[in-house]
Amino acid sequence: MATVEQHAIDVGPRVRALREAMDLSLRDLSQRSGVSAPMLSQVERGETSPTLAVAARIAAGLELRLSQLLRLDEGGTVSIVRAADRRTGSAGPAAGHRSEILTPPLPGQRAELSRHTLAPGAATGGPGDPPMHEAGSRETALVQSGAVVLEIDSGRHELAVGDCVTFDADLPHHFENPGDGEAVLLAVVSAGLRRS
Amino acid sequence: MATVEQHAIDVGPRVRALREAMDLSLRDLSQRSGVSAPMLSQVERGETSPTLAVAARIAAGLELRLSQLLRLDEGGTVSIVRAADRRTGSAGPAAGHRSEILTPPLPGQRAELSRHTLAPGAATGGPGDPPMHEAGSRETALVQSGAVVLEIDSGRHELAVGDCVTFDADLPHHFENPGDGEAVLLAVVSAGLRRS
DNA sequence: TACGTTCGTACGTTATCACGTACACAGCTG
DNA sequence: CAGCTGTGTACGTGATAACGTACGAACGTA
Repeated sequence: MATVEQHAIDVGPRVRALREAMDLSLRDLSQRSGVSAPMLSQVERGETSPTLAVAARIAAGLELRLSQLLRLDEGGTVSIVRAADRRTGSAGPAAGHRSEILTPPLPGQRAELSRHTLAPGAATGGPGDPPMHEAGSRETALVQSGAVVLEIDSGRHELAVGDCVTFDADLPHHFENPGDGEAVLLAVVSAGLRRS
Repeated sequence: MATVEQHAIDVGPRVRALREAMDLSLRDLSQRSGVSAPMLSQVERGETSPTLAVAARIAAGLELRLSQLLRLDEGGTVSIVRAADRRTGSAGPAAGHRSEILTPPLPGQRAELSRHTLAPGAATGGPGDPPMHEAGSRETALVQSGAVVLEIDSGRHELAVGDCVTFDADLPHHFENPGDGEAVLLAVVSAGLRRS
């Protein structure tokens, strides 16, 4: 049984808004992107659905990546998660590792912020923990207190207080706390995918 | 003069990998997505460039958004920004507001993490400060210490320590520190665009 | 008013996207 | 071995994406 119901992919208004924000005419953008001006006009008005190839060229002409151009979902709301409303976090299966998600689980969310507390000797990524993230996701971690070690495919990295590390989150990795005191880690995972 | 250099948008291998990871045949995916099986085959082998409409249907059949499917650029590197290597941050034009970018300014970066320190009575968004962010970007802020007030289009929100707020960053907004002590704010801006 | 310039869009042609059908190959089942 | 079921791919046709050219409207200048 067919399951798909697709929202109409109307990049048109988006392209027009960006083009006008850059103060470009259709012919200007045509020259920059290599896509004919009439084509651009049709795309902007939603009269045609461009191929990925030309859509990518249009995006490039607007100085951004196609994936950025297509991110037009999500609604414009302000959502607040109160400190008081958060449970102290699941005392994860890996003993000595507590974590809490700070961002609300909204649809269209692109970045997830979480705080991790590691007891001395503890590590993230224990069995049952959020093991790793989906393909394409990227993680940034900031050491708030203590010292931790990042173990990842490419090697072992020691991090001190205030250090900030960015890496692809779709390959196996975990943090360890080799020190004597508790370590607190702030993690930003951007744009993970999701499977049912 | 034309400026565009476009990398070839080969979603093909990606689609195939995802489809096989889901253990679906071409006809299975065809049924789920509403795209014919031969078409899927051609797309996977890069023999044709699908339109945005069918690309979106393919993505939906794989249970993800098109923008997620297209995020195959950027290289897999680990980059570390040492606390010692960071300057104490620009003492911004708005007196009493210091900020520092924690993530390295790499191409293909999707989320930027920054820390803001607000003296009593100070506010972000002073003239000359990073005024607001590009269309489509989204911001998540976490109050690390002190209390702040978020002024935004939709109203005024008071935030205490540990509170976390998420909102669209492409409309005018700023934070104030109405308290007596210093306030520290951690901000994640995801997927801002860029103009030359 | 008349002219040159620029804007966005309507027209007609060609390239190719996307479909349905049909095929060659593999793995089972009787 | 014949017969079935599944895979992924080659073929031919209709739909349409993408191009180049050309038009009417809106602005500035003489």
